[in-house]
Amino acid sequence: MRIATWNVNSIRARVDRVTDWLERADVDVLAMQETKCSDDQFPTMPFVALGYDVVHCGFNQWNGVAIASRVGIDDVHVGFDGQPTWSDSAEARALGATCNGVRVWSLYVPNGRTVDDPHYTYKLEWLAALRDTARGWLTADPKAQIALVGDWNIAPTDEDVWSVEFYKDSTHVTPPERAAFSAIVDAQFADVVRPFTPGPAVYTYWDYTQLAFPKGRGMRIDFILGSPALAQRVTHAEIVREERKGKAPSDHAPVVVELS
DNA sequence: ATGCCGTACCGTGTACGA
Repeated sequence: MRIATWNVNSIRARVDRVTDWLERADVDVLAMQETKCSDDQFPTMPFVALGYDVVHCGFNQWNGVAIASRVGIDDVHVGFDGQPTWSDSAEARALGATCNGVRVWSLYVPNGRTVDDPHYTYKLEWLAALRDTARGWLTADPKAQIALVGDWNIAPTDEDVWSVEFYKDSTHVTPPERAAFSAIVDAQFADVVRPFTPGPAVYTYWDYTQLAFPKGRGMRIDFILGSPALAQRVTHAEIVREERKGKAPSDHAPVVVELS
């Protein structure tokens, strides 16, 4: 079984690239982020034509998360318990579904914008709430197979950015953000991709501007975190840099994990 | 070749991204 996550940066602009990749990638479950559309706008048909069922959570042109699966989608949940709101509104940043026995959460962690912005505080609260809720899932069932996948908008170590100097005053690298990420790892959700994609200079995101991709100026911010029972099954993982190349790519690459 | 910012919105600019 192969599970992937991909920040697609608009599914309507990217549906051909995404489905073209699915045809080649032998992926059973694809979690998507930043679909940038409402539920009624999501292009479901191209996925159905390839044998995938799709669930989507999108309220407007911002955010948006989806899961496509060819191995079933059950117990769909929009948002996680205790998920913080932004300006008193729920945002489309978390979608959970059980696919062939694995609880998959497609997550789009708030960006934070700048360190002095209310959005940064929201980001930290969002991550703390996710940690608490996810920890509860494992307390209830220590053998649960859970995959927390998506765009975490955090570079956990200095090795995960092309230049520490470039990002020194930015979000994504601050100690509180890194602590929030570590807290989720400490809650027994391990980065199951890193052992198969060692650094340095291994990234999942490259800015569109200033030739960042060909110059190797990226960040590692997209992760697949697995519960102990899930991590035990991982046999391989990869970051598909090829999908950042060519015409009209997303600024993120897909990340794939293979389970026994 | 990895290639010079993108996407969405009732829009002729602004918000958001990281």
